Amino acid sequence: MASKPEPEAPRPLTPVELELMHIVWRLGEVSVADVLAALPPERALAYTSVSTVLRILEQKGVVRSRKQGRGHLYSAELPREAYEAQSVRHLVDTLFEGTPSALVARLVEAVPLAPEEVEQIRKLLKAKGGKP
Amino acid sequence: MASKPEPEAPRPLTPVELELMHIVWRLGEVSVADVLAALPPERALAYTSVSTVLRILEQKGVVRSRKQGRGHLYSAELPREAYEAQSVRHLVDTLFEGTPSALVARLVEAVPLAPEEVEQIRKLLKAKGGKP
DNA sequence: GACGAACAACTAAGGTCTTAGTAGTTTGCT
DNA sequence: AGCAAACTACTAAGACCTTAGTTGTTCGTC
Repeated sequence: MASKPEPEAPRPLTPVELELMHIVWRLGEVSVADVLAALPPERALAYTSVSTVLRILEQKGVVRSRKQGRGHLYSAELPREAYEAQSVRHLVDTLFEGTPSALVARLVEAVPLAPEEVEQIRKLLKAKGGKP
Repeated sequence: MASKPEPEAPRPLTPVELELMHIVWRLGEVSVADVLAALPPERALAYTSVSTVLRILEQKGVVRSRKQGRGHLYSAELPREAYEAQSVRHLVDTLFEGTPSALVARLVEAVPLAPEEVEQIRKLLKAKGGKP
């Protein structure tokens, strides 16, 4: 494995940043107008607000941009899976003392789990390191 | 499909708040001095800083206090388990589209799991709604 | 009953986040 | 070439977070 410097612990995305990233992850490469159009109607952000947040995300290295025509196109630099992994790790570390099963314990008792969900999780475990 | 009123979404604790809550949850009923003493040596917060954060936590309803002698004793109003549950739910909702198994999937692939951890999780599932 | 230590309330300064306006630039079109 | 629309950079204001100082109160001790 690479010896990554990783000097700065990547800070969690703020709520609005995450909200926009959901759209970027889903659509791939987007303009400000695309993001604006993808927001739910009740969420009326100004064009300039979206633009500002995207620029901040670029500055943080979460998205990259390339020039296209009058404006820019933004796309994710940080894959969704990586951010998911980072978030889960963060939660395990800060709240569950580094014990993943403690998180799962809380999950199964706090979130209503459909039987298919349970089955799905069981499969994941089997695939991982489960004894058959 | 939101039928719940849910008037105020309890906001996640900030990093310092969580840091102090770990101590409160562990020790039960604490004075400002107790918290200060329980902080790691390299974490040199001022007395007044701890006092301020505890007062903010009380204002948020996360701890309660009772007068004792010269000062106050603080104890958790929000149980740790409840906050854990709330945090897990929040993560499932904001990042995993309400699908708990997606969180577990990311967990088992992103966090190195000891075999005992896997076994532990398996047991939790069996106890929950697992088909035998 | 006075003094010093411990303590709480108020206050503040610097930081980030959220939201958006203003001003200036680019571009497509005629 | 010139104009209007779209777009970006700069800026800002209000909220909240973090850290801690200042000031005034309370309590134990002599």
